[in-house]
Amino acid sequence: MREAWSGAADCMRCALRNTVLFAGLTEEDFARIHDPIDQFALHPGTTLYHAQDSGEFMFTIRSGALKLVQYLSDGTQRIVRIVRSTDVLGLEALLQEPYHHDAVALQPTEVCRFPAKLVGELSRENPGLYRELMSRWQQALSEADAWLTELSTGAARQRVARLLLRLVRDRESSACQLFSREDMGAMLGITTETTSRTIAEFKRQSLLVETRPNLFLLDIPNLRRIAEGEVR
Amino acid sequence: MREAWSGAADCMRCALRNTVLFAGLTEEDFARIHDPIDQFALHPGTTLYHAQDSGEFMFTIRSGALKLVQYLSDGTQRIVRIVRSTDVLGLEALLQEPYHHDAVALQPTEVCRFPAKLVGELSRENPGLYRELMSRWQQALSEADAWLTELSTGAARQRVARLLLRLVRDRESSACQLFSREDMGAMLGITTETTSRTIAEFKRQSLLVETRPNLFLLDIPNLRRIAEGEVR
DNA sequence: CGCGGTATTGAATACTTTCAACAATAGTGG
DNA sequence: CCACTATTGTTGAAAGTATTCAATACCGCG
Repeated sequence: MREAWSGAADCMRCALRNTVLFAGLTEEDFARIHDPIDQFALHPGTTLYHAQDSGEFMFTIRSGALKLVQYLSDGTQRIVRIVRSTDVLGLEALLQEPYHHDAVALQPTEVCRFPAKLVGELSRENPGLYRELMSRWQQALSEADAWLTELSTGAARQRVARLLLRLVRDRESSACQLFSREDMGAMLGITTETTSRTIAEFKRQSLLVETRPNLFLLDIPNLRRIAEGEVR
Repeated sequence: MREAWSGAADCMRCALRNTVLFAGLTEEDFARIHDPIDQFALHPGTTLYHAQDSGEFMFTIRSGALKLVQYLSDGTQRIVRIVRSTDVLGLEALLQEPYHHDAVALQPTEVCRFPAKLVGELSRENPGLYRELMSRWQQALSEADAWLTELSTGAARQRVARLLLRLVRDRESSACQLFSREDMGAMLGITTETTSRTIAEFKRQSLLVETRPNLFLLDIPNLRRIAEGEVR
Protein backbone atom coordinates (compact mmCIF):
# COMPACT_ATOMS: atom_id res chain seq x y z
CA MET A 1 0.00 0.00 0.00
CA ARG A 2 1.67 3.09 -1.14
CA GLU A 3 -0.44 5.93 0.11
CA ALA A 4 -3.11 6.91 2.58
CA TRP A 5 -6.37 7.84 0.98
CA SER A 6 -7.85 10.92 2.55
CA GLY A 7 -11.15 10.94 0.79
CA ALA A 8 -12.48 13.03 -2.02
CA ALA A 9 -10.79 16.36 -2.17
CA ASP A 10 -12.35 19.43 -0.72
CA CYS A 11 -11.35 21.65 -3.60
CA MET A 12 -13.83 24.46 -3.04
CA ARG A 13 -12.22 25.27 0.25
CA CYS A 14 -8.72 24.45 -0.84
CA ALA A 15 -6.40 27.25 0.10
CA LEU A 16 -4.52 26.66 -3.08
CA ARG A 17 -7.44 26.89 -5.40
CA ASN A 18 -6.61 30.30 -6.69
CA THR A 19 -2.93 29.72 -7.08
CA VAL A 20 -3.01 26.38 -8.77
CA LEU A 21 -3.90 24.83 -11.99
CA PHE A 22 -7.63 25.38 -11.99
CA ALA A 23 -7.70 28.97 -10.88
CA GLY A 24 -9.52 30.21 -13.97
CA LEU A 25 -12.29 27.65 -14.17
CA THR A 26 -15.96 28.53 -13.87
CA GLU A 27 -18.05 26.89 -11.16
CA GLU A 28 -19.58 24.75 -13.86
CA ASP A 29 -16.30 23.49 -15.21
CA PHE A 30 -15.10 22.98 -11.74
CA ALA A 31 -18.05 20.79 -10.83
CA ARG A 32 -17.06 18.56 -13.69
CA ILE A 33 -13.58 17.99 -12.43
CA HIS A 34 -14.29 17.89 -8.76
CA ASP A 35 -15.75 14.43 -8.48
CA PRO A 36 -12.87 12.47 -9.91
CA ILE A 37 -10.34 14.22 -7.70
CA ASP A 38 -8.82 12.22 -4.89
CA GLN A 39 -6.46 13.39 -2.26
CA PHE A 40 -3.51 11.46 -0.82
CA ALA A 41 -1.05 11.82 2.00
CA LEU A 42 2.43 10.46 1.32
CA HIS A 43 5.05 9.56 3.87
CA PRO A 44 8.65 10.52 3.13
CA GLY A 45 10.18 7.93 0.86
CA THR A 46 6.85 6.88 -0.63
CA THR A 47 6.78 6.56 -4.41
CA LEU A 48 3.84 8.31 -6.02
CA TYR A 49 4.52 6.77 -9.40
CA HIS A 50 7.28 5.03 -11.31
CA ALA A 51 8.86 5.89 -14.63
CA GLN A 52 7.09 3.92 -17.38
CA ASP A 53 3.86 3.61 -15.42
CA SER A 54 1.00 4.45 -17.72
CA GLY A 55 0.28 8.11 -17.15
CA GLU A 56 -3.41 8.21 -16.41
CA PHE A 57 -3.31 10.88 -13.70
CA MET A 58 -1.94 14.30 -13.07
CA PHE A 59 -1.29 15.71 -9.61
CA THR A 60 -1.07 18.99 -7.79
CA ILE A 61 1.02 19.27 -4.65
CA ARG A 62 -0.90 20.68 -1.69
CA SER A 63 2.03 20.55 0.72
CA GLY A 64 5.45 18.93 1.03
CA ALA A 65 7.87 18.07 -1.73
CA LEU A 66 8.70 15.27 -4.16
CA LYS A 67 11.81 14.45 -6.14
CA LEU A 68 11.71 13.44 -9.80
CA VAL A 69 14.34 10.78 -10.38
CA GLN A 70 15.82 9.34 -13.55
CA TYR A 71 18.13 6.38 -13.72
CA LEU A 72 21.13 5.76 -15.92
CA SER A 73 21.68 2.36 -17.45
CA ASP A 74 24.42 1.69 -14.89
CA GLY A 75 21.91 2.19 -12.10
CA THR A 76 23.13 5.54 -10.81
CA GLN A 77 20.28 7.91 -10.12
CA ARG A 78 19.95 11.56 -10.88
CA ILE A 79 17.35 13.87 -9.39
CA VAL A 80 16.26 16.17 -12.18
CA ARG A 81 13.72 18.34 -10.36
CA ILE A 82 12.01 19.02 -7.07
CA VAL A 83 8.30 19.79 -7.07
CA ARG A 84 6.68 21.65 -4.21
CA SER A 85 3.45 23.11 -3.02
CA THR A 86 1.27 24.43 -5.90
CA ASP A 87 3.38 22.65 -8.52
CA VAL A 88 1.80 20.31 -11.03
CA LEU A 89 3.06 16.80 -11.59
CA GLY A 90 2.62 14.46 -14.51
CA LEU A 91 2.13 16.84 -17.43
CA GLU A 92 3.36 14.10 -19.74
CA ALA A 93 0.10 12.28 -19.01
CA LEU A 94 -1.70 14.96 -21.00
CA LEU A 95 -0.01 13.53 -24.07
CA GLN A 96 -0.92 9.96 -23.17
CA GLU A 97 2.72 9.29 -22.44
CA PRO A 98 3.92 7.12 -19.58
CA TYR A 99 5.60 8.96 -16.72
CA HIS A 100 9.20 9.93 -17.36
CA HIS A 101 10.47 9.81 -13.79
CA ASP A 102 10.04 8.16 -10.46
CA ALA A 103 8.24 10.61 -8.19
CA VAL A 104 9.20 10.10 -4.54
CA ALA A 105 8.10 12.11 -1.50
CA LEU A 106 10.93 13.87 0.32
CA GLN A 107 8.75 15.06 3.18
CA PRO A 108 5.25 14.40 4.44
CA THR A 109 3.36 15.40 1.35
CA GLU A 110 -0.26 15.88 0.32
CA VAL A 111 -1.27 15.62 -3.31
CA CYS A 112 -4.48 15.82 -5.29
CA ARG A 113 -4.90 13.38 -8.13
CA PHE A 114 -7.11 13.78 -11.18
CA PRO A 115 -7.47 12.16 -14.59
CA ALA A 116 -5.24 13.72 -17.24
CA LYS A 117 -7.88 13.06 -19.86
CA LEU A 118 -10.30 15.34 -18.12
CA VAL A 119 -7.80 18.17 -18.01
CA GLY A 120 -7.17 17.67 -21.69
CA GLU A 121 -10.86 18.00 -22.47
CA LEU A 122 -11.39 21.02 -20.25
CA SER A 123 -8.35 22.79 -21.63
CA ARG A 124 -9.69 22.60 -25.14
CA GLU A 125 -12.64 24.78 -24.21
CA ASN A 126 -11.05 26.87 -21.54
CA PRO A 127 -8.43 29.38 -22.68
CA GLY A 128 -7.39 30.16 -19.11
CA LEU A 129 -6.57 26.57 -18.35
CA TYR A 130 -4.92 26.19 -21.73
CA ARG A 131 -2.59 29.05 -21.03
CA GLU A 132 -1.94 27.85 -17.50
CA LEU A 133 -0.83 24.47 -18.80
CA MET A 134 1.62 26.03 -21.24
CA SER A 135 2.92 28.17 -18.44
CA ARG A 136 3.47 25.10 -16.26
CA TRP A 137 5.38 23.42 -19.00
CA GLN A 138 7.56 26.44 -19.47
CA GLN A 139 8.15 26.60 -15.73
CA ALA A 140 9.33 23.01 -15.66
CA LEU A 141 11.60 23.71 -18.59
CA SER A 142 13.14 26.79 -16.99
CA GLU A 143 13.67 24.80 -13.85
CA ALA A 144 15.42 22.05 -15.79
CA ASP A 145 17.68 24.59 -17.50
CA ALA A 146 18.54 26.17 -14.17
CA TRP A 147 19.54 22.80 -12.75
CA LEU A 148 21.90 22.38 -15.68
CA THR A 149 23.55 25.76 -15.40
CA GLU A 150 23.47 26.27 -11.65
CA LEU A 151 23.50 22.85 -10.07
CA SER A 152 25.54 20.84 -12.55
CA THR A 153 28.29 23.32 -13.37
CA GLY A 154 31.43 24.27 -11.45
CA ALA A 155 33.10 22.90 -8.36
CA ALA A 156 31.26 20.99 -5.65
CA ARG A 157 31.46 23.93 -3.21
CA GLN A 158 29.76 26.18 -5.72
CA ARG A 159 27.03 23.69 -6.52
CA VAL A 160 26.21 23.07 -2.89
CA ALA A 161 26.13 26.81 -2.21
CA ARG A 162 23.80 27.36 -5.18
CA LEU A 163 21.50 24.57 -4.04
CA LEU A 164 21.30 26.06 -0.56
CA LEU A 165 20.54 29.50 -1.93
CA ARG A 166 17.88 28.00 -4.15
CA LEU A 167 16.22 26.41 -1.13
CA VAL A 168 15.61 29.77 0.53
CA ARG A 169 14.76 31.78 -2.57
CA ASP A 170 11.40 33.56 -2.36
CA ARG A 171 11.20 33.13 1.37
CA GLU A 172 10.87 35.57 4.18
CA SER A 173 13.61 34.06 6.33
CA SER A 174 16.91 32.46 5.47
CA ALA A 175 15.91 29.27 7.29
CA CYS A 176 15.62 25.98 5.46
CA GLN A 177 15.62 22.25 5.88
CA LEU A 178 18.22 20.14 4.15
CA PHE A 179 17.65 16.94 2.26
CA SER A 180 19.69 13.82 2.88
CA ARG A 181 23.28 14.04 1.71
CA GLU A 182 22.57 11.28 -0.76
CA ASP A 183 19.68 13.21 -2.32
CA MET A 184 21.65 16.43 -2.43
CA GLY A 185 24.47 14.59 -4.14
CA ALA A 186 22.03 13.17 -6.69
CA MET A 187 20.76 16.68 -7.38
CA LEU A 188 24.26 18.03 -7.89
CA GLY A 189 25.92 15.14 -9.68
CA ILE A 190 28.47 14.59 -6.92
CA THR A 191 28.97 11.83 -4.37
CA THR A 192 27.34 11.57 -0.97
CA GLU A 193 30.73 11.93 0.69
CA THR A 194 31.69 15.09 -1.16
CA THR A 195 28.31 16.57 -0.29
CA SER A 196 28.73 15.67 3.35
CA ARG A 197 32.24 17.10 3.48
CA THR A 198 31.11 20.33 1.89
CA ILE A 199 28.13 20.78 4.19
CA ALA A 200 30.30 19.96 7.20
CA GLU A 201 32.82 22.56 6.08
CA PHE A 202 30.08 25.16 5.61
CA LYS A 203 28.91 24.43 9.14
CA ARG A 204 32.41 24.90 10.52
CA GLN A 205 32.65 28.23 8.71
CA SER A 206 29.25 29.24 10.11
CA LEU A 207 27.81 29.64 6.64
CA LEU A 208 25.19 27.23 7.94
CA VAL A 209 23.93 27.36 11.50
CA GLU A 210 21.66 24.62 12.80
CA THR A 211 19.07 26.30 15.03
CA ARG A 212 16.95 23.18 15.46
CA PRO A 213 17.41 19.63 14.25
CA ASN A 214 17.60 19.95 10.48
CA LEU A 215 16.69 23.62 10.43
CA PHE A 216 19.50 25.81 9.19
CA LEU A 217 20.05 29.52 8.91
CA LEU A 218 22.11 30.54 5.90
CA ASP A 219 24.76 33.21 5.58
CA ILE A 220 23.37 34.31 2.27
CA PRO A 221 25.92 36.97 1.27
CA ASN A 222 28.90 34.68 1.81
CA LEU A 223 27.21 31.70 0.22
CA ARG A 224 26.59 33.92 -2.77
CA ARG A 225 30.25 34.70 -3.02
CA ILE A 226 31.05 31.02 -2.96
CA ALA A 227 28.37 30.29 -5.53
CA GLU A 228 30.02 32.79 -7.86
CA GLY A 229 33.38 31.17 -7.33
CA GLU A 230 34.96 34.21 -5.75
CA VAL A 231 36.39 32.39 -2.79
CA ARG A 232 38.23 29.21 -2.15
CA MET B 1 23.50 42.73 -39.77
CA ARG B 2 22.96 39.39 -38.22
CA GLU B 3 21.32 37.31 -40.89
CA ALA B 4 20.70 37.03 -44.56
CA TRP B 5 17.13 37.51 -45.54
CA SER B 6 16.00 35.00 -48.07
CA GLY B 7 12.61 36.38 -48.80
CA ALA B 8 9.16 35.27 -47.80
CA ALA B 9 9.09 31.59 -47.08
CA ASP B 10 7.86 29.10 -49.58
CA CYS B 11 5.96 27.08 -47.03
CA MET B 12 3.61 25.28 -49.40
CA ARG B 13 6.51 23.55 -50.99
CA CYS B 14 8.53 23.21 -47.83
CA ALA B 15 9.72 19.65 -47.47
CA LEU B 16 9.23 19.95 -43.76
CA ARG B 17 5.67 21.06 -43.84
CA ASN B 18 4.23 17.76 -42.82
CA THR B 19 6.71 17.05 -40.13
CA VAL B 20 6.76 20.37 -38.42
CA LEU B 21 4.64 22.54 -36.31
CA PHE B 22 1.89 23.37 -38.74
CA ALA B 23 1.29 19.93 -40.10
CA GLY B 24 -2.34 19.83 -39.05
CA LEU B 25 -3.48 23.21 -40.35
CA THR B 26 -6.11 23.62 -43.02
CA GLU B 27 -5.30 25.54 -46.19
CA GLU B 28 -7.32 28.39 -44.81
CA ASP B 29 -5.45 28.58 -41.52
CA PHE B 30 -2.26 28.21 -43.37
CA ALA B 31 -2.96 31.14 -45.60
CA ARG B 32 -3.30 33.23 -42.50
CA ILE B 33 0.11 32.35 -41.20
CA HIS B 34 1.96 32.26 -44.45
CA ASP B 35 2.35 35.94 -45.09
CA PRO B 36 4.12 36.92 -41.91
CA ILE B 37 6.65 34.11 -42.26
CA ASP B 38 10.18 35.06 -43.19
CA GLN B 39 13.06 32.81 -43.87
CA PHE B 40 16.66 33.37 -42.85
CA ALA B 41 20.02 31.82 -43.50
CA LEU B 42 22.49 31.93 -40.63
CA HIS B 43 26.23 31.51 -40.82
CA PRO B 44 27.94 29.47 -38.11
CA GLY B 45 28.47 31.65 -35.09
CA THR B 46 25.58 33.97 -35.88
CA THR B 47 23.27 34.79 -33.00
CA LEU B 48 19.59 34.40 -33.84
CA TYR B 49 18.46 36.03 -30.61
CA HIS B 50 19.79 36.91 -27.19
CA ALA B 51 18.48 36.01 -23.77
CA GLN B 52 16.21 38.80 -22.50
CA ASP B 53 15.33 39.96 -26.00
CA SER B 54 11.59 40.50 -26.15
CA GLY B 55 10.18 37.26 -27.54
CA GLU B 56 8.07 38.36 -30.43
CA PHE B 57 8.91 35.51 -32.78
CA MET B 58 9.06 31.77 -32.86
CA PHE B 59 11.20 29.79 -35.28
CA THR B 60 11.36 26.44 -36.97
CA ILE B 61 14.68 25.03 -38.10
CA ARG B 62 14.74 24.01 -41.74
CA SER B 63 18.31 22.81 -41.74
CA GLY B 64 21.43 23.09 -39.64
CA ALA B 65 21.68 23.38 -35.87
CA LEU B 66 21.72 26.00 -33.13
CA LYS B 67 22.91 25.93 -29.54
CA LEU B 68 20.88 27.36 -26.68
CA VAL B 69 23.27 28.99 -24.23
CA GLN B 70 22.80 30.22 -20.67
CA TYR B 71 25.34 32.19 -18.68
CA LEU B 72 26.25 31.98 -15.04
CA SER B 73 26.85 35.12 -13.07
CA ASP B 74 30.59 34.46 -13.22
CA GLY B 75 30.43 34.52 -17.00
CA THR B 76 30.93 30.81 -17.69
CA GLN B 77 28.56 29.53 -20.30
CA ARG B 78 26.57 26.37 -20.40
CA ILE B 79 24.90 24.95 -23.49
CA VAL B 80 21.57 23.55 -22.35
CA ARG B 81 20.22 22.20 -25.61
CA ILE B 82 20.86 21.74 -29.30
CA VAL B 83 18.01 22.32 -31.73
CA ARG B 84 18.04 20.80 -35.19
CA SER B 85 16.05 20.40 -38.32
CA THR B 86 12.26 20.31 -37.67
CA ASP B 87 12.69 21.57 -34.09
CA VAL B 88 10.83 24.63 -32.86
CA LEU B 89 12.58 27.51 -31.18
CA GLY B 90 11.25 30.20 -28.89
CA LEU B 91 8.24 28.54 -27.29
CA GLU B 92 8.58 30.96 -24.39
CA ALA B 93 7.43 33.70 -26.77
CA LEU B 94 3.98 32.09 -26.74
CA LEU B 95 3.71 33.22 -23.13
CA GLN B 96 4.91 36.73 -23.93
CA GLU B 97 8.12 36.00 -22.09
CA PRO B 98 11.52 37.21 -23.26
CA TYR B 99 13.85 34.55 -24.62
CA HIS B 100 15.60 32.47 -22.00
CA HIS B 101 18.77 31.69 -23.92
CA ASP B 102 21.13 32.94 -26.51
CA ALA B 103 20.47 31.01 -29.72
CA VAL B 104 23.62 30.67 -31.84
CA ALA B 105 24.08 28.80 -35.12
CA LEU B 106 26.58 25.93 -34.97
CA GLN B 107 26.46 25.24 -38.69
CA PRO B 108 25.05 26.91 -41.76
CA THR B 109 21.43 27.04 -40.72
CA GLU B 110 18.10 27.99 -42.27
CA VAL B 111 15.22 29.05 -40.08
CA CYS B 112 11.67 30.25 -40.62
CA ARG B 113 10.44 33.03 -38.39
CA PHE B 114 6.83 33.80 -37.49
CA PRO B 115 4.99 35.88 -34.90
CA ALA B 116 4.33 34.01 -31.68
CA LYS B 117 1.07 35.87 -31.24
CA LEU B 118 -0.30 34.39 -34.42
CA VAL B 119 0.52 30.87 -33.29
CA GLY B 120 -1.20 31.59 -30.00
CA GLU B 121 -4.35 32.66 -31.79
CA LEU B 122 -4.38 29.78 -34.23
CA SER B 123 -3.76 27.24 -31.50
CA ARG B 124 -6.86 28.33 -29.62
CA GLU B 125 -9.07 27.24 -32.49
CA ASN B 126 -7.02 24.40 -33.81
CA PRO B 127 -6.78 21.29 -31.61
CA GLY B 128 -4.09 19.76 -33.77
CA LEU B 129 -1.79 22.71 -33.37
CA TYR B 130 -2.65 22.90 -29.69
CA ARG B 131 -1.59 19.36 -29.13
CA GLU B 132 1.49 19.78 -31.26
CA LEU B 133 2.64 22.68 -29.12
CA MET B 134 2.24 20.69 -25.92
CA SER B 135 4.16 17.90 -27.52
CA ARG B 136 7.00 20.28 -28.44
CA TRP B 137 7.19 21.52 -24.90
CA GLN B 138 7.33 18.01 -23.58
CA GLN B 139 10.05 17.17 -26.09
CA ALA B 140 12.18 20.08 -24.93
CA LEU B 141 11.65 19.01 -21.35
CA SER B 142 12.65 15.41 -22.01
CA GLU B 143 15.71 16.66 -23.81
CA ALA B 144 16.65 18.86 -20.87
CA ASP B 145 16.24 15.94 -18.48
CA ALA B 146 18.37 13.73 -20.69
CA TRP B 147 21.15 16.32 -20.71
CA LEU B 148 21.09 16.26 -16.93
CA THR B 149 21.23 12.51 -16.56
CA GLU B 150 23.36 11.58 -19.54
CA LEU B 151 25.57 14.53 -20.28
CA SER B 152 26.13 16.01 -16.83
CA THR B 153 26.66 12.86 -14.80
CA GLY B 154 29.70 10.64 -14.41
CA ALA B 155 33.29 10.90 -15.56
CA ALA B 156 34.39 12.98 -18.54
CA ARG B 157 35.04 9.86 -20.67
CA GLN B 158 31.52 8.69 -20.11
CA ARG B 159 29.99 12.07 -20.88
CA VAL B 160 31.92 12.47 -24.10
CA ALA B 161 30.98 8.95 -25.16
CA ARG B 162 27.31 9.62 -24.43
CA LEU B 163 27.41 12.87 -26.38
CA LEU B 164 28.95 11.12 -29.39
CA LEU B 165 26.35 8.36 -29.27
CA ARG B 166 23.62 10.98 -29.04
CA LEU B 167 24.95 12.64 -32.19
CA VAL B 168 24.38 9.53 -34.28
CA ARG B 169 21.14 8.36 -32.73
CA ASP B 170 18.32 7.86 -35.22
CA ARG B 171 20.68 7.87 -38.18
CA GLU B 172 21.36 5.38 -40.84
CA SER B 173 25.16 5.51 -40.56
CA SER B 174 27.45 5.96 -37.59
CA ALA B 175 29.03 9.02 -39.18
CA CYS B 176 28.83 12.40 -37.55
CA GLN B 177 30.41 15.82 -37.38
CA LEU B 178 31.85 17.08 -34.13
CA PHE B 179 31.40 20.50 -32.63
CA SER B 180 34.30 22.59 -31.43
CA ARG B 181 35.96 21.28 -28.29
CA GLU B 182 34.88 24.38 -26.49
CA ASP B 183 31.23 23.83 -27.35
CA MET B 184 31.38 20.17 -26.45
CA GLY B 185 32.89 21.10 -23.12
CA ALA B 186 30.10 23.62 -22.51
CA MET B 187 27.55 20.90 -23.26
CA LEU B 188 29.17 18.47 -20.84
CA GLY B 189 30.20 20.80 -18.05
CA ILE B 190 33.91 20.06 -18.50
CA THR B 191 36.83 22.14 -19.78
CA THR B 192 37.94 22.48 -23.36
CA GLU B 193 41.21 20.75 -22.55
CA THR B 194 39.60 17.75 -20.93
CA THR B 195 37.28 17.42 -23.91
CA SER B 196 40.19 17.63 -26.32
CA ARG B 197 42.21 15.05 -24.39
CA THR B 198 39.28 12.66 -24.31
CA ILE B 199 38.51 13.00 -28.00
CA ALA B 200 42.19 12.60 -28.83
CA GLU B 201 42.33 9.45 -26.74
CA PHE B 202 39.23 8.06 -28.45
CA LYS B 203 40.90 8.69 -31.79
CA ARG B 204 44.04 6.85 -30.70
CA GLN B 205 41.88 3.92 -29.61
CA SER B 206 40.06 4.01 -32.96
CA LEU B 207 36.73 4.58 -31.26
CA LEU B 208 36.58 7.57 -33.58
CA VAL B 209 37.90 7.43 -37.11
CA GLU B 210 38.11 10.59 -39.18
CA THR B 211 37.14 9.65 -42.74
CA ARG B 212 37.04 13.23 -43.98
CA PRO B 213 37.84 16.52 -42.33
CA ASN B 214 35.49 16.64 -39.33
CA LEU B 215 33.53 13.57 -40.36
CA PHE B 216 33.92 10.72 -37.94
CA LEU B 217 32.83 7.11 -37.86
CA LEU B 218 32.01 5.84 -34.40
CA ASP B 219 32.70 2.48 -32.86
CA ILE B 220 29.26 2.37 -31.34
CA PRO B 221 29.47 -0.85 -29.32
CA ASN B 222 32.67 0.14 -27.56
CA LEU B 223 31.55 3.71 -27.01
CA ARG B 224 28.45 2.24 -25.39
CA ARG B 225 30.57 0.26 -23.01
CA ILE B 226 32.45 3.40 -22.05
CA ALA B 227 29.21 5.34 -21.67
CA GLU B 228 28.01 2.76 -19.17
CA GLY B 229 31.25 3.01 -17.25
CA GLU B 230 32.31 -0.57 -17.87
CA VAL B 231 35.80 0.24 -19.03
CA ARG B 232 38.62 2.47 -17.99
C1' DC C 1 53.23 31.58 -47.17
C1' DG C 2 51.99 33.50 -42.92
C1' DC C 3 48.36 34.80 -39.61
C1' DG C 4 44.80 33.86 -36.29
C1' DG C 5 42.23 30.79 -34.30
C1' DT C 6 41.52 26.03 -32.74
C1' DA C 7 43.28 21.70 -31.13
C1' DT C 8 46.59 19.08 -28.69
C1' DT C 9 49.84 18.07 -25.23
C1' DG C 10 52.68 18.54 -20.84
C1' DA C 11 53.37 19.17 -15.96
C1' DA C 12 51.97 20.74 -11.63
C1' DT C 13 48.20 21.40 -8.78
C1' DA C 14 43.71 21.00 -7.05
C1' DC C 15 39.75 18.49 -6.57
C1' DT C 16 36.76 14.45 -6.29
C1' DT C 17 36.06 9.77 -5.66
C1' DT C 18 36.72 5.49 -3.44
C1' DC C 19 36.76 2.46 0.25
C1' DA C 20 36.89 1.93 4.92
C1' DA C 21 36.10 3.14 9.63
C1' DC C 22 33.62 5.40 13.01
C1' DA C 23 29.98 8.59 14.99
C1' DA C 24 25.50 10.18 15.36
C1' DT C 25 20.68 9.47 14.86
C1' DA C 26 16.19 7.67 14.41
C1' DG C 27 13.28 3.95 14.72
C1' DT C 28 12.04 -0.61 17.03
C1' DG C 29 10.71 -3.80 20.21
C1' DG C 30 11.09 -5.19 24.85
C1' DC D 1 11.43 4.49 28.62
C1' DC D 2 15.55 2.44 27.38
C1' DA D 3 18.65 -0.45 24.85
C1' DC D 4 19.58 -2.13 20.41
C1' DT D 5 19.87 -1.93 15.57
C1' DA D 6 19.76 -0.04 11.11
C1' DT D 7 20.47 3.86 8.68
C1' DT D 8 22.62 8.11 7.74
C1' DG D 9 26.29 11.33 8.34
C1' DT D 10 31.22 12.37 9.03
C1' DT D 11 36.00 11.75 8.49
C1' DG D 12 40.65 9.82 6.86
C1' DA D 13 43.93 8.32 3.45
C1' DA D 14 45.11 6.87 -1.06
C1' DA D 15 44.14 6.78 -5.74
C1' DG D 16 42.20 8.61 -9.66
C1' DT D 17 40.49 12.66 -12.40
C1' DA D 18 40.00 17.10 -13.89
C1' DT D 19 41.72 21.78 -14.07
C1' DT D 20 45.05 25.22 -14.81
C1' DC D 21 48.39 27.56 -17.33
C1' DA D 22 51.67 27.38 -20.70
C1' DA D 23 53.75 25.72 -24.88
C1' DT D 24 53.41 23.73 -29.31
C1' DA D 25 51.06 21.77 -33.36
C1' DC D 26 47.69 22.18 -36.82
C1' DC D 27 44.37 24.16 -40.02
C1' DG D 28 41.89 27.22 -43.11
C1' DC D 29 41.94 31.49 -45.24
C1' DG D 30 43.53 35.61 -47.22
